Amino acid sequence: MARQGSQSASPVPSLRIGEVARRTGLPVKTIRYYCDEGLLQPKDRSAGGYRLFDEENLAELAIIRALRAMDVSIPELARILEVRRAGVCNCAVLKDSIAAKMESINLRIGELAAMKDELARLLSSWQDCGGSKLQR
Amino acid sequence: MARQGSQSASPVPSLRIGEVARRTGLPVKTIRYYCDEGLLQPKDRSAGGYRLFDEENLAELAIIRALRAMDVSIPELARILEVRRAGVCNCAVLKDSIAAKMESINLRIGELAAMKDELARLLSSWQDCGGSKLQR
DNA sequence: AAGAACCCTCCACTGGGTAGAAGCTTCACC
DNA sequence: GGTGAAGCTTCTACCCAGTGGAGGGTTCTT
Repeated sequence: MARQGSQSASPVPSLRIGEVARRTGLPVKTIRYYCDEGLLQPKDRSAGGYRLFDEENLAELAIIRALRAMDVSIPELARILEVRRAGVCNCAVLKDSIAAKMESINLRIGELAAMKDELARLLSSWQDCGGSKLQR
Repeated sequence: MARQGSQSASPVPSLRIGEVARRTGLPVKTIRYYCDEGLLQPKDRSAGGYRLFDEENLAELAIIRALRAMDVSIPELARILEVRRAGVCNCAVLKDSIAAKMESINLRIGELAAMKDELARLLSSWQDCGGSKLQR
């Protein structure tokens, strides 16, 4: 078993990707993908090239995870995280994108409900098809 | 302009892909894609290799269009159309897949509603952020 | 020093199309 | 019968948000 970090002074000096995966519940591949896409910037690399993450990265991943679950796109997330990284209050940005997201969720729910109605109509109109031969 | 079909005896002897696109409202590329995926089998080819469609193809496209709008997947559609092509009553198959679709729509609506609630909670909890400086 | 666990990059694949290139076919009109 | 243009063909590559695997290097424990 490869354990790491013999120091116990600072709480989270540097986490490797596997540990981050364990803590966030995201697959290692996905975290690496987020790095590639510029969403996440590991604070450092080990001498051997391993990505090293810190608590700030964990916080960012929490945001990413939450907003992805709400179908916020990767480019949108990149925008949000960039603003956040700049140290500016990102309430406005977040609020805008969340409001837009709620709007699109409402639309989508409406569409799905309409579909459901249509499917129900279909089903009830076929009530009487016994199942013997063609009606193509 | 390239017009076609000087015969006017049979109502729909053979339509080329562009005309089918016009009648169904689907992009030419999409119809070709459906052919490639085996959903649609043009009744013939011209001497020059053009796909030639008939009314049965139009009916199939109508089904494809309607079910795709309800997020029925391409492989599922292939299954449905195959059964239909076999001349057997496909009520059972359709009913099953429609019932399953309704179930998944219900699930999805539930998920979306939960998301919306969560977003609303987020928004209301940020009510008081004026927008000046960081709170990262 | 060995071995296990971990990590790296690179490439290919998913689904449901969409975009473009290079070249062939069909048609109306002259 | 020639010409122009629209229409069609196949092929390749791209989109999103990852996921899987190959092949090889690093870190840690024993």
